[in-house]
Amino acid sequence: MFTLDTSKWTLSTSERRIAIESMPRASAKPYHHGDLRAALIDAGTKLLRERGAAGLSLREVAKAAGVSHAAPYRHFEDKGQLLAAIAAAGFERLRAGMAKAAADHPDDPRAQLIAAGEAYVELAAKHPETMHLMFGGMIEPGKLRGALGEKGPGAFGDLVAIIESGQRAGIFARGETIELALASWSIAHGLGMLLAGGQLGPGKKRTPSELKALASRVIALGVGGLMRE
Amino acid sequence: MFTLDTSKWTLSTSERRIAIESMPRASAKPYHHGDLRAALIDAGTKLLRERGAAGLSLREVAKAAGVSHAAPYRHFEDKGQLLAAIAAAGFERLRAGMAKAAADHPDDPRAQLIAAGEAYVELAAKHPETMHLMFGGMIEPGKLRGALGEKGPGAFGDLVAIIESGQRAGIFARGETIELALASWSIAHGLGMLLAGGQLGPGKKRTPSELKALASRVIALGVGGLMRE
DNA sequence: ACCTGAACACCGTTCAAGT
DNA sequence: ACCTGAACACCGTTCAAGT
Repeated sequence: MFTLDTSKWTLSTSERRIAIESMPRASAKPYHHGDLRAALIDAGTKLLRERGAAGLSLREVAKAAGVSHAAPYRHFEDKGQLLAAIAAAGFERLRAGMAKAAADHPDDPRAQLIAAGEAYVELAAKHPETMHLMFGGMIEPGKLRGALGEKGPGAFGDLVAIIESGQRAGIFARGETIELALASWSIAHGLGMLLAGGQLGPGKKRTPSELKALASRVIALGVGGLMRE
Repeated sequence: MFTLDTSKWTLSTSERRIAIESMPRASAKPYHHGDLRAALIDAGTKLLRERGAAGLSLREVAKAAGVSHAAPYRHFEDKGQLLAAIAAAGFERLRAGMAKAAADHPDDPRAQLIAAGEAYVELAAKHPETMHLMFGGMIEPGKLRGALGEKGPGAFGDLVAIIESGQRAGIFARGETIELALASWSIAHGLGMLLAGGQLGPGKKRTPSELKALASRVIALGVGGLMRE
């Protein structure tokens, strides 16, 4: 989960006085010497959710963070790298959500797999704009991988570990672990992307519990093929 | 499959003479009184494949079609509707590709399902930019549905029909036909989108036969869950 | 060191004007 | 009827200049 570390925003006494005196009430906060990088990612994530990836301009992100349109270039090479950083935060939320869901079912790889898949689908349906930024081809793969660092393999690694433990326990089919993991990912990813794109009808009309039930049934159907016969 | 109907490009004798005399060799063809709408979709599809959806500007599409940047507004309300028309052509190619693959396996619903899924994944891997335009959240869902018309339900309808015939034959599991169809779609869509997005490594290094084998195995794993036990 | 403001080439969209 | 060219507000990016 991305969090803004406000403890890093330190102002000198004189800066503080100026900031208070010229305060235009909750706008144009001075990020000088603060963590502008984090503030830009935060503002960008908010704008992304409100207006979608198409309406996400570098200039508006900068304005929302209270700096000039050229300031972001001190922290990101170009717009693509800012988008990649926003997407990377999304990947981390996805990884964390799956791990948390799986942790509710110790010693039950099948339940872990389904719970992680449900979490994946629910997050995709809840934040379609982030999902599209992450997987919609809006960022060059190279930049995305650069911003991801270790987090990319992270989520898939968790999935592989679940499959592996299930194979050891004799619950899942024998065969290439990586391929079983890829099949599981494909089911959750496919359903999540279809929901995010509105291909299954407007998402507003589905209640959270209806969504969870749908995800659960579809994933269970797909995961059925991974079980040992 | 989208095809350009060249028979519709009719020029008067004088126009033809001017066109030939002032020919800058394969550029700036006069689409006056021709099928500019189809020419724009054609040029847009080509530019999309060459440069991706991010680099697809209305002005460049117009230039590639040999008209001014304002001419497209005679045929499309805005850029979004041109993109929707390009995406609609992609949906139709996908539907046709799946139908053709399924037709190779008469009276074998399981083989039809796997063949259709393979075709879906192969097309997604071959034209990732089109896939991202179709499913990447770049077009407002309303505009996309408007441009699709009858084609949207078309591909999914074919899938439902395959599942239905398999259920009647006692091959597939009983239960909600729509949900089995959605699970099948999710598997193919998920794998296709992951390949298109480069999440499974650079696509260039996979040969067509390796790709087909991967798609076949992953889809068979997922479809296994739909079989009657 | 960090940010600003002007400048540049591009973009989507509109509209009066041409044929 | 159909297309053009100028105009507008916006965009990403660069860079000399300010503190």
